Amino acid sequence: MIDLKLVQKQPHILAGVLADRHCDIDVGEFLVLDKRRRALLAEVEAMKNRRNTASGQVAALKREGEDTTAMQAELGALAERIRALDMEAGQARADVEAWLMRVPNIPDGSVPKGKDETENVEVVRWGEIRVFDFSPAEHGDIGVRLGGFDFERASRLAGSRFVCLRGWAAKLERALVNFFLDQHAANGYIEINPPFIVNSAAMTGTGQLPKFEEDLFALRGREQYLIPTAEVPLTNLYAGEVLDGELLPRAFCSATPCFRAEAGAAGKDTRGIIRMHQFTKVEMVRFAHPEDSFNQLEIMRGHACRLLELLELPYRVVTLCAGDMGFSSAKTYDVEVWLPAQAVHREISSCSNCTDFQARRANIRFKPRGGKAVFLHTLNGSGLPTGRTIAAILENGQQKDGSVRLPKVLIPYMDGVEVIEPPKQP
RNA sequence: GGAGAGGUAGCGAAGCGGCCAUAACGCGCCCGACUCGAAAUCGGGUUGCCCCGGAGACGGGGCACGUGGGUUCGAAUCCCACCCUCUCCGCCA
Repeated sequence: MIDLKLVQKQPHILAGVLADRHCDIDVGEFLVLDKRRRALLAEVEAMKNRRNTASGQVAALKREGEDTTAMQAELGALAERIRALDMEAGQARADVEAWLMRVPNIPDGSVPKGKDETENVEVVRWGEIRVFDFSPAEHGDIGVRLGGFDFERASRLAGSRFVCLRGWAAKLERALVNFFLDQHAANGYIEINPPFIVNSAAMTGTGQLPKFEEDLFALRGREQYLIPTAEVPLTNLYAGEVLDGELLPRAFCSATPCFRAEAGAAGKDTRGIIRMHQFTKVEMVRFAHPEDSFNQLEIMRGHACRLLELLELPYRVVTLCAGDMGFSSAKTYDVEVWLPAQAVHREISSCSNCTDFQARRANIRFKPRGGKAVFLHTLNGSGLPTGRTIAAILENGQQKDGSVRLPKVLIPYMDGVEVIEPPKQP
């Protein structure tokens, strides 16, 4: 949620921002709603003031044994009017709130303008792109051929966009999770194993609700949802709390399954394991001092990139333009790994500084030394999803004989296995 | 799932229709005194949000006792629903 005062005092700035984001929210509508809210509030508060003082008088008179029935009758009528007006004022307040909850975060000044992914700006390119002396296969085909991906049985169990990882692939996923978590622990992240189901308050805190409910898997008959990313439980860990300012920045990581309805993704990325309803991801979340958060974003992006370097996977980093950024983010770097079969860079990590946007929604504050509690800044980044990492490993490590050479750094995690060989028997 | 107890300031906790919400009392924290310094002791201070006014230190008002309703002139206090925590029972990896 953006700052109410900013909208009130500088509506033109917000209007410009919303235009940059290609978002069709009308700021004028807010000004009308807010004006009405304030007028009703002033009116009902004046009435409540009268009621409060008069009720005190009733008490005083009763103590002296005086008759107060006439006064009570009069106040009863006032109470009726307060009830009605209070309802109206409450609705006006809810209208303003609802409007605010659908406004995205304000892009940082360093974010390039632009409408979609074609206008993102490349900032880093790393690694040598391998030249193949054969035509590189797609990861989905490699995974199936090597007996690691079973799409058919998964879809029989659950539907489309699910996969069963089998044998070496299941183990590779575990290896990656452990490798990632070990790296994060070395970088000072505290590992959390959170609930994979959260309530609507948590989803609202990070910005999935109220606007993006159709992207979530909801539990029938309950105000609960499957998490689309560990960002949700991690960022909401300290919801409603005031943290000690001396302890910032704080860093947390978590390996969880992620569940996404992928509504509106029909026909997109249908091959392989790039876009699944369920996938495993290690997530990084940082809580930072407002003046330090953009520096923290660089640090976190560095952590994501380092993982790819250790895995010997070529990548590039782009700064997302305003029109391509997520709802809660003020600045996002996408890290894109090289997939040789299609000769494209595909998003593998998204690192965002959400500034105080989520902190305000989830009410996460910190107390500076000797100061008042203020909203802190939240950041999140993938570090990394296992599925897309496996895809990159398979495509980049494939050999002419159909086998796949694993990155050296994973060999200890794979009990010494260096190469995935085609199965002798299916 | 059943029974009971409970949710009040940073923490513990009192209050159980108006005289108790800038919320008793205790702890913590901040300032000061004493001290070479510290501990101990003593004195003072210490909730948040919203609206109106003010350039501002501030002033006026409202709201908040888990959440949402209800009863009442008036609700932390009475009633209803829901959420959460603890204890016991049941079930269970």
